[in-house]
Amino acid sequence: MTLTTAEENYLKAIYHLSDGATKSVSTNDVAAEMKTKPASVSDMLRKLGDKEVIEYRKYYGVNITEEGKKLALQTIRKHRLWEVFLVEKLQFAWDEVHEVAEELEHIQSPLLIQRLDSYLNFPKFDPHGDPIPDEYGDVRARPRLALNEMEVDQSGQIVAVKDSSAAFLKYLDKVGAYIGARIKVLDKVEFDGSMEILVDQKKTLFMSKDVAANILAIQS
Amino acid sequence: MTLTTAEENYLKAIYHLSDGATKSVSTNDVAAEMKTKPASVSDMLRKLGDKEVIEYRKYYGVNITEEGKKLALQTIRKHRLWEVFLVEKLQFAWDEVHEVAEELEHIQSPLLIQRLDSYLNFPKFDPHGDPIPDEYGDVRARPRLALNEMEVDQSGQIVAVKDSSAAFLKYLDKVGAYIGARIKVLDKVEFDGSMEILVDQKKTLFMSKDVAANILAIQS
DNA sequence: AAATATTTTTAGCTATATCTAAATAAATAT
DNA sequence: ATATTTATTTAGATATAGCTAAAAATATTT
Ligand SMILES: [Mn+2]
Ligand SMILES: [Mn+2]
Ligand SMILES: [Mn+2]
Ligand SMILES: [Mn+2]
Repeated sequence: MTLTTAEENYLKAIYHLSDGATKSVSTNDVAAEMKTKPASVSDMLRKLGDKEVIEYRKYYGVNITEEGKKLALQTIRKHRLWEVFLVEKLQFAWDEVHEVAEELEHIQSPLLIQRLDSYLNFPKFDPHGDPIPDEYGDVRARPRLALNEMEVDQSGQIVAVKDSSAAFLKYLDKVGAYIGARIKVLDKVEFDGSMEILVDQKKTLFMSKDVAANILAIQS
Repeated sequence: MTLTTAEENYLKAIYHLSDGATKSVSTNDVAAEMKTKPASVSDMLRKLGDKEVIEYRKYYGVNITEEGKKLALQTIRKHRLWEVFLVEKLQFAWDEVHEVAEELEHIQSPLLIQRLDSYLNFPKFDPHGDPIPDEYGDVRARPRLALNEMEVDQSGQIVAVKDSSAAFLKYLDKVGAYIGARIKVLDKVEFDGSMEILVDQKKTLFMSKDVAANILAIQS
């Protein structure tokens, strides 16, 4: 089965919205995610259904098939490998990689991806902490916890961000939060859920609940 | 002016056929080069004419404009930089890079190309010996001579290939001809133009006129 | 100069991917 | 149970990029 660039983008969006192929996804949700109109989505869902990468029941949303999941994970693998390349080799900042990776992920060449993976030393995570599926689509996911779900006095390490927008990433750069940082929850304000976080045993950070909810950590 | 992928491919083909924007190019020639039908070419020439990257006079072929030449050279620059990347960093063979570079050249990101150029140490030639235009479109071209135009006893160095097809490149690999090899013409058969070439002062190579015409050298 | 051959363009069709507006199905509220 | 609201699909456009077949322009031959 071979997909067009547009089809790959839709399938990836559906995969993300379906929480890794677990839940069904509505036409409107896909339209919002893809920044297109529901009418365009209906059309595309019919096509993806015909290609059997999704199961499409009119008016009742879609579910990804096994085949679809595999293809979506291949595209995600390519996207994340390219992001690693851009950051590690071409000195891109982590907030500059997304759009370019969005194009690079559609280059059709198994050899290219195999060699790129090897050249990057088989990275397991992208610059935003998201896991890179292997060539069979297997993802070794770590249990991750949003900072706002951690309790006072708990310690851990930042491993990923939920929001990868440039605005959010630049903000994290500015305040000195980064992937790999050791953290400890010093305080949690009940009123608004804002938090006080100790970073690397030396720097104290105040953040809104909204920010905390977009930083993912493993507990230690 | 921004071009679609198809438009970039056509413009690049027209640039090559026009010998670097010097001669005018016919519809049929473009069709042959692009492996499409003349009817499709007529359509595309109208579009490229509207965008003023070519000057199109119906029935009389096209000439590239200054703007078109600049855009074509940008695409060629990207194509060749990616080829260098694939060979130098990802261990592609020189006969494996063309198709992938044909896709990669259309990725839209000035930062990406600037960084790639720097990462590769500002290479001046691609794996086939073709010059890489700088970001302003300037090409520092070396005077090159096809082997079949060299005389007996003349020496030189292989600097490029005219034909970059996998078949030809694999043949050169097999017989041990490569870019950078020092050569000397030992014999030239008048009857069929075939030649005897000494490579690196140790290996003797027999080649048809056809092969010789596709190997480019500088004299020394 | 006329006939013929070649080249190029136009007309009309297909496929992808988008849109707006209208129709219809499903969900919710009265 | 009906009416209303919301979600989704369909119908009909537009734009890109290709095709075949027919028409028209140009080039070549007689
Ligand atoms: Mn994409
Ligand atoms: Mn990422
Ligand atoms: Mn190309
Ligand atoms: Mn090349």
